[in-house]
Amino acid sequence: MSGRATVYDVARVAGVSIKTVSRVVNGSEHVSEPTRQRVLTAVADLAYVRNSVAYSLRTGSGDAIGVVIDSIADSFFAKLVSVIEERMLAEGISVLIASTGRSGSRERGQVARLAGQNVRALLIAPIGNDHSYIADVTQGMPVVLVDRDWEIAGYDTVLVQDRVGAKAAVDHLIAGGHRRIAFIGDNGDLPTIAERRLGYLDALAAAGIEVDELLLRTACGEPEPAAAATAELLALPDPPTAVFSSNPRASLGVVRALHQGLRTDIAMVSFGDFALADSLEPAVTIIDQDPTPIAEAAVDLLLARMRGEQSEATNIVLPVNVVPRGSGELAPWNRS
Amino acid sequence: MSGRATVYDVARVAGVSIKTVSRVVNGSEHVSEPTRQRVLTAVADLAYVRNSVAYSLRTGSGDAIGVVIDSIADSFFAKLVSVIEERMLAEGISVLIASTGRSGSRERGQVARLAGQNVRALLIAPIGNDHSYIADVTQGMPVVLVDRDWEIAGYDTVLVQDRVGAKAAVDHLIAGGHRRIAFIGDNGDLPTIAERRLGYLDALAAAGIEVDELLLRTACGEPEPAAAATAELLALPDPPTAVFSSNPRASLGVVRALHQGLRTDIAMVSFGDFALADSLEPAVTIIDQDPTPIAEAAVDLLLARMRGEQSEATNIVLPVNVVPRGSGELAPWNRS
DNA sequence: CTGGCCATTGACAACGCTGTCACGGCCAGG
DNA sequence: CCTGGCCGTGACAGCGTTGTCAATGGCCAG
Repeated sequence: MSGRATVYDVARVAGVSIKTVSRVVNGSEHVSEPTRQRVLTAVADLAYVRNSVAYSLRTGSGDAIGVVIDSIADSFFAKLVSVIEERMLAEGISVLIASTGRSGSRERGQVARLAGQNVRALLIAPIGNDHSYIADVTQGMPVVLVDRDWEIAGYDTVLVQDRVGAKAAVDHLIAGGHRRIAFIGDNGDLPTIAERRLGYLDALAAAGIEVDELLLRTACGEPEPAAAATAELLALPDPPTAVFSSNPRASLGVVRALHQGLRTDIAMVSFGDFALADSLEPAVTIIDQDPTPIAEAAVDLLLARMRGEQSEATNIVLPVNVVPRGSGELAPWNRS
Repeated sequence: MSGRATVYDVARVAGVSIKTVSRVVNGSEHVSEPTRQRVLTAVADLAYVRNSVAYSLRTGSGDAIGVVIDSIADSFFAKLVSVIEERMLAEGISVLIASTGRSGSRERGQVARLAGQNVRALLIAPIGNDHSYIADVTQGMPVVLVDRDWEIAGYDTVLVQDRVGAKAAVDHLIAGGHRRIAFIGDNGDLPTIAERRLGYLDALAAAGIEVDELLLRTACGEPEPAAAATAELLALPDPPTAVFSSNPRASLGVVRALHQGLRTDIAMVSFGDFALADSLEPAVTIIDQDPTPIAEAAVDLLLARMRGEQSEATNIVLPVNVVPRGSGELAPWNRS
């Protein structure tokens, strides 16, 4: 036989109508036991698997959800997607990933594409600033926004205390005696990073420390530029005694640069954990932004909406904590 | 208007038949310029996006491919998927991920599910030993096997020199004077790891070193068990002077255990790179198993098959190299 | 014995799209 | 003038599934 078996094949083998096959496959009550058995046998013999494309077309709601993120190569999002996929598998739902590469226009295209795939729901870590298009294209399908947001009304969201957490990180460094604290992060287009930068500024302001623009490095959200920026900071006439890295990927670069420059005496706090952060010398103090609870909360919201719950938009804000491990507790080296 | 626009909506607005809309949308030649313009205007006005579920049902070939891997949380696979998704996006194809969690039965279920999604092709990093089911369920759809295989005939494959690479790693340690070299890895069910273990044994045999079962640690493919196994190795009366870790995730655990046990004097080589491996003290010597060329090669094969090429099954084996960084070049500490 | 009810089952349409085929109009060649 | 072919276009079927509705038959109360 060529091609996969259809309900017609099963029906023919079992000697029933296609509708009865459909009923058995979908677990309907109104099927007699002998009939059910015949159908099940036929299903097993033919290795019948429901064509979920036809199912999706017919029912209008697919058995996949879409997840829109920066890049799956980012370990934060990788872990996020992993948890989501695990939970969705239990519901028999597949996960379609679409990466934006941090381009707002590409985000829009990806969301439209996913909508065209009849996904049942969308989980988006938004990039751009204008998200009005989402409503146009998703047409009432459940949407949960993750890790970014704060300015988009009417959607369920899950985010972390970016500003508060960043302030806590910098407060921690200030409490350790630091006054020249560098900021490493992406440019302000990314809401999350913008918030963390505000937290950084909050902390400096609260301590009466003047902002030194030289210590504020943007456009370095990836390891390489972050490493380069860190190297430049080290070469300053009056270098920082501490670095606050606003995302884990940047932290990879910062750590590399500090180690390669043999300047592990410089204090550092990273917003977001990363592999081996606790095995370095010194171990890296982090702001704990664990993707797992974020993903869990997002999936809970998504499943609730997919079950048809019609409550108000829910906004979940997860707390974050400073996890001291060593690098954030280094004292400032001798002042010049 | 409720729901997304369909060809009927566009046809009505443009004053043409649905077929003509279809022709315009699909870039058929035989449409007059004025008609095309009217249709395009209507498409833009209604924000029409082709329902790819209906398209997929009708044409029988979807616009998504499926990728079956252990876990997207594994950075090797995350990077792999990232490259694949990037390439596929250029072709207008979505990526459906399905993780097996290293369970053979789950692998089978996932492959069947993806087949039911009408995916156009499948890229699988196989787990189990019996893959005869693949042919049943994929029914002639292009399939490329990645990173595992060697025993499955008739499929395109991309793999790395597992055995040769592992032997090179252990040779490297032996050349450095080591004779008590531990092996850390998953159990032998995983073809890749089994091959690497053979490479380890090859190297020992070639050097005339007797295998010490105490130094052969299996069932530790994840960081935690690998760390536990390493700790146990360190506690042996006659501990190893070097460790060969057969996969990057295990290496994370090994590194953690070595650092926490303050035994960074123990030499180590990791099969597969990981983040910060070059920033540790000492930096970790690796066997370079870069996911990018693997993904590129796999995508090339997949696209060729999707274009209908009918050549013989192609088996690509990518070479691997030892990248010395320090940890693999440590001399054995004083013999007891 | 009969009417009515319920459980079981099936015929048919429809989801949105594209492939097939047919139709009308135009032009070139006879 | 007629004919044949090509171009632009549309009517219709059908991909595999489920929802709607009706038909069948068995069983029980009257």
